[in-house]
Amino acid sequence: MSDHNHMHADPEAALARAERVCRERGARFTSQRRRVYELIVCAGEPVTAYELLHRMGGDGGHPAPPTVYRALDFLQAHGLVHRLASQSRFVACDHPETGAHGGVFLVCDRCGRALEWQDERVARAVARSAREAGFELGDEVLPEVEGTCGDCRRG
Amino acid sequence: MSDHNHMHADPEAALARAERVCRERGARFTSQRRRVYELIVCAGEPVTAYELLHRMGGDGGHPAPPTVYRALDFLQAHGLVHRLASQSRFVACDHPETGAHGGVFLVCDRCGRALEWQDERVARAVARSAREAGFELGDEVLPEVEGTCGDCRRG
DNA sequence: CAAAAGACGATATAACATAACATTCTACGC
DNA sequence: GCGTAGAATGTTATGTTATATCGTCTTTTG
Repeated sequence: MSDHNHMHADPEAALARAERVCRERGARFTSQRRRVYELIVCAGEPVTAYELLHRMGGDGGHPAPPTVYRALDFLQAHGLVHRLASQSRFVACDHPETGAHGGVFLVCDRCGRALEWQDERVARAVARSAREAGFELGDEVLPEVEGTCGDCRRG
Repeated sequence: MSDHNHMHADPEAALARAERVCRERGARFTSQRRRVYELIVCAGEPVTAYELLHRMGGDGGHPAPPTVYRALDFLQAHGLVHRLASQSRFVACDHPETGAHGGVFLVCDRCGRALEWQDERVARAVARSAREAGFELGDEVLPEVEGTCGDCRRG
C-alpha cells in the first residue's frame, strides 16, 4: 500500500536514470539541465531557485535567473523534479520513470525536508473527490501537507 | 461523504460568523481585518494580496503591503481564510467554525476558481499516510490539486 | 491613570519569477 | 561539409510576492 521512501543515496544513478528518461523521449538533457538536476539531487532537501543559481556559479559568477527557471521548467515537464508550492522550492522526484506520481508530499515544518510518500489510497481518494466535484484532474496532482517528521519529533 | 460546496451567497452572514468566531476566542476582529476578510469573501475566487491591497484604497491611496499581510496572517491563523500556495492567492474558508478542514482544494487551471471540497476519505487517507511515514500532521493540511472544473470543461 | 501588549503606519528591501529579444548551438537534409 | 530551422541559452530589465524593522497609536488590564 505504501511504498517506502528514500533519499537519493546515489546521485550517479539518478543522473543516469534522468538521462535515460530524456533519451527515451527525445528530450535533450543538456549540460545546464544536468547541472541543475544534479544540484537538486545532491541537495537532499528542497532548494530554492536562487540557491541553485548561486551554487551554479563556477568562475566568473552565477547565471541569470531565467537560466535556472528554464532548466527547472524542463525538469518539471519531464517529471524529474517537483515544485513544492508551499515552500517555493524544488525537489527531485523519486520515481521519474512512472508518469503518475500518486501520493502526497509530507513537508516537515522544522527541518524543511519533504518526503514524497507514495500512497494509492490518497491518490484514489483525491481522484474520487475530483470526480464527484466534476473536476478532471491534471497531471500535477501532488498534494502537499505540512507536519513534523519523525526525526524532528524525536529530537 | 462529500459535502456540497458553495460560494458565499451571503457576505453578511460570513462576516457575522467571522466576528463570532473571533469573539469566542478573544481575538480582535479589527476594521482592517474585517475589511480584508470582506474583500476576500466578496471576491468569490482566489485573490492575491496585492489585489486586496489595491481594492483597499479608498481616498488617498492604498495601504502598504505589511498591512494586508498582517491581516491575512491573522485570518489564516483563525482559519477564516486559506492560502492557496500553488497560486499565491487567498480564499475564504467555507466553514471557519470547525477546527479541522479535512478535504482538498480543487483548483481549476482555466477559470482559476478553487473549490474547497470536504471529503473524509481524503482526510483519512492523508492522515494514514502521515502516520505511516512517522509524520505528525499540522493544522494547515489542505492539499491542493490542479484540474479543470465542470463548468470549464463543458465550455 | 500607568503599564503592557497588541495593532497599525511607513520605509525599505528581500525573495521569487518572467517578459522580451539577441545570440549560439544542434540536428538534419542536402 | 554547408545551410538552415528550431531549440537552447545569454542578457537586460522588470514584475510579483513577501518580510524586516522601527516608530506610533490604541486597547486592555491592573
